[in-house]
Amino acid sequence: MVEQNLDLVFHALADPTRRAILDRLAVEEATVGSLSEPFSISFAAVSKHLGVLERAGLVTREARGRERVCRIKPAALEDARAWLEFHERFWTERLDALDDMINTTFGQSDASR
Amino acid sequence: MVEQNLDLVFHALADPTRRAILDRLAVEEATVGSLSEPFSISFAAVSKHLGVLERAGLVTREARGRERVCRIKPAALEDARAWLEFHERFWTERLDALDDMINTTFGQSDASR
DNA sequence: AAAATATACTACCAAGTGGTTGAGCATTGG
DNA sequence: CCAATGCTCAACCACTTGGTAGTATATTTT
Repeated sequence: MVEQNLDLVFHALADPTRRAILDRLAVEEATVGSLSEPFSISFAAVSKHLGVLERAGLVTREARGRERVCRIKPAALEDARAWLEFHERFWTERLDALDDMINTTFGQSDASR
Repeated sequence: MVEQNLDLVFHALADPTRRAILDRLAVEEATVGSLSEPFSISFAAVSKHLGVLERAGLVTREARGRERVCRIKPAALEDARAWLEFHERFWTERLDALDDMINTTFGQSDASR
């Protein structure tokens, strides 16, 4: 469940257009039309990108009259950031430990690795 | 450059098999063959996944005899983690500010947060 | 009521993805 | 030398993706 969420969030973030949309939405909420203006791609394409962001839980679209107002949902980033932060630290510690082992136990070849 | 790197890293992380490979490599370096054992997919498929991880700079493959030893490169996570961390904080602050504005404009002016 | 606007929805297309299988290339071992 | 091993590469398949264009629908404006 969390795993699948990570799939969606990481995938949503792996596109520069979508990251740009998120950056824009961080500054101000915006309608789909005003969001698509800065981009050279079509209106429908932006709407699709918003669908991806919405499925990942990063954005909400709310109907206001004939417009759809898009807002950012930072909470969805939490899982992804937590995953990255933990793993980066964990991996780095592991590599450091390996490094130490290699350096300090050169005469003692007992290390199973 | 950095932007494109983010594309590659986020894309590489958006797959559970690849994240599992990374987790495994965090514990110990491993050959392609031993890496593919726990998975039900084919040898070649794992090799492809390793290609994706390698292009993203998350993993190195080094020839040792007829084997390829895979190691993790935590440094590549740094950009992605930094991006996420900054944006999460930035977005949250923005939303908090918006929230405050709404509260002070329409609600009673006691600072209850 | 009619026209214009903002958006979604439905094909459709080219390119990419994750998967398979089989061939091919080094390296190791008999 | 020959056979097995470890791996990559190329071709192929089904599915997804990012893009387009056209149509439909709900809302606002005239």
